[in-house]
Amino acid sequence: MITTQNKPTKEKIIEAAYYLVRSKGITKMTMEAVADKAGISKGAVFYHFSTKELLIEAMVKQLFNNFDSQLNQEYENEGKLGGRTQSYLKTTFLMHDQEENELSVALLAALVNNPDLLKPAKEYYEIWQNQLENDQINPVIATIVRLTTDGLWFSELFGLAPIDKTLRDQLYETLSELINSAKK
Amino acid sequence: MITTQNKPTKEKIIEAAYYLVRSKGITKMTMEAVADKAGISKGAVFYHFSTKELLIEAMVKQLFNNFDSQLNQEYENEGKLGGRTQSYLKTTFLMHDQEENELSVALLAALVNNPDLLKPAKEYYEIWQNQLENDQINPVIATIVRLTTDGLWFSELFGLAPIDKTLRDQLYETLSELINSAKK
DNA sequence: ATTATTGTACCGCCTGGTCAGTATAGTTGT
DNA sequence: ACAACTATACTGACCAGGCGGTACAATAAT
Repeated sequence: MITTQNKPTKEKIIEAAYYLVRSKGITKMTMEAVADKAGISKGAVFYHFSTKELLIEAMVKQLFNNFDSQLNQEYENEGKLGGRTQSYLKTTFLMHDQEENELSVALLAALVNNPDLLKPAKEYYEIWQNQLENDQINPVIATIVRLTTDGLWFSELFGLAPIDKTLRDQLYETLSELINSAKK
Repeated sequence: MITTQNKPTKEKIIEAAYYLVRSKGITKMTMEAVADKAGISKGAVFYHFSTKELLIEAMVKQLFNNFDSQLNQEYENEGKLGGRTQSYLKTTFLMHDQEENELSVALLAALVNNPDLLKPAKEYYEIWQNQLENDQINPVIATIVRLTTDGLWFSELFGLAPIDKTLRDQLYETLSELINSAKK
């Protein structure tokens, strides 16, 4: 009851925060700027997130929850040997096609403000890595798949020789084949 | 007077800056803290780097120059088909074994303060990616190698399920084999 | 009326950057 | 030889602006 009432404003705040980090850079994500972008006052922002760290924590958690559930959803349609690896590959590539990479944006915001905020992210990653290493295929191949997609993020996050669409499509296919050929 | 290792002040400043970012986080890399760590006054720091951006620029440039020359040095002993890819793989893995990953640390410091400071990094990356795509082997494989090692950085930078030594060694071998099997 | 939410005004701290001046070593003029 | 001057390296005190956070009044919701 209370939670449903809180939702809209809280989400507006989080969205505003994303927008700022993505378009203006992390340093411009001030609580006042967030308030302006969300169309409310600074006091209201602090009412919902009594500290900046709590806001960032919410950003990180939200995104990782989304990603994880999308991962699991994909997995159910997949199953079988190398299924989790296939899901990971598919989900990350899907994510990339849609808009900006909000995950790394949130990670960055967290890292800059307080590395402890990365904790939920770390926990998820441990789970994923574990799943990949026990996916009934060669764990080294599974790890290559994970790291390649992470590297894709990295390159886009920093804008360091980002991979264009055609090469990315080829990447997807080659990695997918790699998974299939690694089935025992 | 025996040659007392009296490093130039500029280097001491840069080293102090690295230390701070690496151990305390980016936010703690203030010009005052750098001065303290370097054992000089704040004014002295600004004497050598009239702005914080210039200091960070120096950090980024130095590291990328080092990396690039190490890359080329490795390449000379290598040559052949897929030589550049092999060099890239080797150099990054060597880098990882020694100390912390200062490259990404510098990148982060740059990104946080002013994305323009990434320019030299971008230029190098464009060159590298270009070399990899024209290495007389399947460019997709070459790119996978690059992105996997970048992903390795990423995971260490954020501490997200970093890869342990044994798996990393296996990664190296598998990637190396992948390069060889991609020779035409 | 009571509670939940939001606006306004403000505070204290930190940070990048400035500035006037100092110390020292080398150079020049006489 | 000696004073005057210059260049380089550095100090320490200071400032203006921005930021997270607070206090409290005002309004909206139940």
